[in-house]
Amino acid sequence: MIKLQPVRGTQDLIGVEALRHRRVIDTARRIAALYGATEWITPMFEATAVFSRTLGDTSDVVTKEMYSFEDRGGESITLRPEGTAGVCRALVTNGLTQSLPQKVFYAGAMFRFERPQKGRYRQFHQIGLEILGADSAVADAEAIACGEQVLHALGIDRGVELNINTLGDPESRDAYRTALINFFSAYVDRLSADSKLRLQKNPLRILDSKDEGDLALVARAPTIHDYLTTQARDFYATLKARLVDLGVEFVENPRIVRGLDYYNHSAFEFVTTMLGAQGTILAGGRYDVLVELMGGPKVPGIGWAAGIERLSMLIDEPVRPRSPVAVIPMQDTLESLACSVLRDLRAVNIPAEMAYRGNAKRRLERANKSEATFAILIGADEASRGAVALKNLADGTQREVQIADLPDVLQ
RNA sequence: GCGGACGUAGCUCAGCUGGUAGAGCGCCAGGUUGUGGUCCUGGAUGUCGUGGGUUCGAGCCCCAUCGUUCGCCCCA
Repeated sequence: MIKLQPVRGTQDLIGVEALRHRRVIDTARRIAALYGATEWITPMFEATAVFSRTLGDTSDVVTKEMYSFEDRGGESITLRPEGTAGVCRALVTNGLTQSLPQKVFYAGAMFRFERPQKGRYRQFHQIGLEILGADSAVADAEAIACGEQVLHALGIDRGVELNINTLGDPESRDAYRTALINFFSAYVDRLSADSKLRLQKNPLRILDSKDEGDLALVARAPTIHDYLTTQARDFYATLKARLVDLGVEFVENPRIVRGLDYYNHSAFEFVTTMLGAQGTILAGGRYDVLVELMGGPKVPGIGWAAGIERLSMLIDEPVRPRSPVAVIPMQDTLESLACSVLRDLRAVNIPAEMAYRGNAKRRLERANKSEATFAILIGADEASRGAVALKNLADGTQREVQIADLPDVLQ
């Protein structure tokens, strides 16, 4: 006997869980359309290079956390760990760099080989928005406004805060990086073990350490704002002004950073306190050199992504669609008539179903459990008059209705 | 990759200091012929996550393993 178990970090979405999932996607797609975005559906796997080129060698993300394998043709394939790279690849391979800007919405499964945690799975799902080919800060503001509106439409407002920051342009970033290294190097002995490593590999990451000792130092560390070039400063100022114009409330948080070098200028995160350590529910930033890194032309981009599993945990229970009318033949010989009734109802968009097993009592029990509001009892007596018994399952009343009148009565 | 907690019927859980398993809900069948939700009666549930070990004997102790969960790391 094979042990039937879902693969670690995967889950089945059944019933109300599937409804929640669906609602997040449908809502996000609808809101994204308000901003002019259209949906792209790109493959769930890509040539490994699509992801690895942009990630560089510094992070062990590539080697340890991607689902990469050789396919039967010997090509290195990777299950997409995020959505942006695939969208950028699609932009290039479809020649859409000739018709910029492009505003893209996507939703789908992503795969990362990580230790599962609350709201964190190995196959997880994201919604995302990308605006490609726009180098104006207005695009950043619009992307953020869109994210905010999605959260709002989902009813996730309470306890959610938008944090924004700028990473500057590459020049600003390099200067700041050097300044940080200088600052923290003077206090190496007071840094946590993790942050000592970060100081070597990725000094910016010290800024969002959770260690208390680190936090005390970080509070006194220089912020990027002292190292911004004029252009970077202007860009950030414009972003904030446009956010105000769009009615988006935000908090400036100089500790927001990104792990990878292709990010520049705007970085933002919507954070909640209601999900423990996994508090970031929607995050994004500007990536002006990503497409180029992948081997494409220079196309600036700004976008965000959000984990559907986390959003699902925060939304109210979706309203269930109305349960189908239960059609119940009282004897096997009336099954034929029942089928024609089912057909008539469905033809006018009235959900209707017939239980396949059991006697009338059993079928009525099932109808009740399915939360159907009506049952159509098909009996020989009524059938001889071209009618059926229509039972209201909520109050128990029952009356005879002509079969031809059913669609109108149930509409 | 690191640390803590947990894993008993479909679900939520109980099981005293080791003596071969229980409750509630759900499920199934009845309470007479074509009628649910309430009520009554009866019934089935399980190699106690899995594999080893200790013991006369383990759900309970030990080890391993798989999984869940909460953190750390990472976070594209």
